[in-house]
Amino acid sequence: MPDNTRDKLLDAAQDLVQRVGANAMSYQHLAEAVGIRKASIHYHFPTKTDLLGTLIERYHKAFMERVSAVRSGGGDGGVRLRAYLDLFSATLRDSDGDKLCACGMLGAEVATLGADAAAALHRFYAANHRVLETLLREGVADGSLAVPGDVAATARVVLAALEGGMLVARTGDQPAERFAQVAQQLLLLVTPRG
Amino acid sequence: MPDNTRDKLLDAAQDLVQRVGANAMSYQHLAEAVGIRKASIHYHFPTKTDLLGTLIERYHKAFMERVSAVRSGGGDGGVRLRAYLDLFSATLRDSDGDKLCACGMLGAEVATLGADAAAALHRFYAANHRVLETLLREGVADGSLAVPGDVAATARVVLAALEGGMLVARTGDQPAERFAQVAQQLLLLVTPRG
DNA sequence: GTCTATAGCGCGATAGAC
DNA sequence: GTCTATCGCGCTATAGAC
Repeated sequence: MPDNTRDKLLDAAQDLVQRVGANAMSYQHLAEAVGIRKASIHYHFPTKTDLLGTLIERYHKAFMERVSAVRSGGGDGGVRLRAYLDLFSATLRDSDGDKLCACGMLGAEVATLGADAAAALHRFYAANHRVLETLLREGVADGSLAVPGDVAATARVVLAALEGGMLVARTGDQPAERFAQVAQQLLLLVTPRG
Repeated sequence: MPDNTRDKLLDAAQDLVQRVGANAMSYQHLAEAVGIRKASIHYHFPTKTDLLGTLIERYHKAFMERVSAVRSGGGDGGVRLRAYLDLFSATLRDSDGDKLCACGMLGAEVATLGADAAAALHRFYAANHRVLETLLREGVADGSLAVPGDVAATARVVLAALEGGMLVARTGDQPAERFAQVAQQLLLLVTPRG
């Protein structure tokens, strides 16, 4: 629980972005969540674009810290890929299926975001693509994974399936379970076949 | 080009939903696109929810007609799966990378949609899941595809990768080409390995 | 079916007191 | 840093004339 208003605002904004999106999130909602008046928000973030840009960068940084834990965790490539997929599963699981990846939501809304926020989004995806490509390559090297064709292209498929899997899962019943099934099958698709 | 106002409104609404989302689409935008005053829209669609519900159902129906063409087209399972994937590629390609699948966009915004629209969305995804499952099963039967584990789960992965692939591709350069690469690699992942 | 006019509200943002 | 007050705008939706 953060004690400074700025972090509380970012927390509330992230929660709302993940649930309803940036376009459905207002300063009024943030003010109510944090317990200050909406005009006060402008002291911390002059414009909504400033807030969203900061939000994406904070989300990116926090996500990459969890990715670092996965990468330095034990196991072969397959085990670590599974741990990476679990980072995404956790979002749906911890929110009763109500939350998307913040960058997945903002990706849908990218046409209404400022140029800075859009560039920050692009960096988030590029970084995750690099991580996935490395994880896949390591798994292929140690024999725990098998990837036909291009590894970089496969990394894009996995990232796409993770972001899209959350999105699709949320439109039905039991989103967390559905998504877990997608992640499980995704892993199976890059597992060596006997 | 439709000649009745109602269809023109649905066309304009679909275009805006795919580019910027339902929350960023207003009656004013629709009025300007169609060339009538915004109050006149309420004659055709009393509320925005009515418009979105109708839009999803029309999109669903039109998409399934194209799916029928794919299913009754020639070729083995692999060829027909590729033709199905091309239905998604076409959206990005025909819009210079500006448009998402309408239901992908609305899936992100599902928390701000009415219950009827959310249910219609669910039906769109359920129908496409069934189509994909059948295509995969036929491909496995004729030997053109190879799916490890559960076919239904694989169908979910493919659908997720298609929706997520469009979303992620749009945040970078050359979205159409990026998405085509994802679709291509997705196909390779369910192709029998020599 | 489409229009003008308007109600009623929520939005992001600013000014200036404290 | 947070407040009150307010601006100007855009939104969905309605009423009633034509």
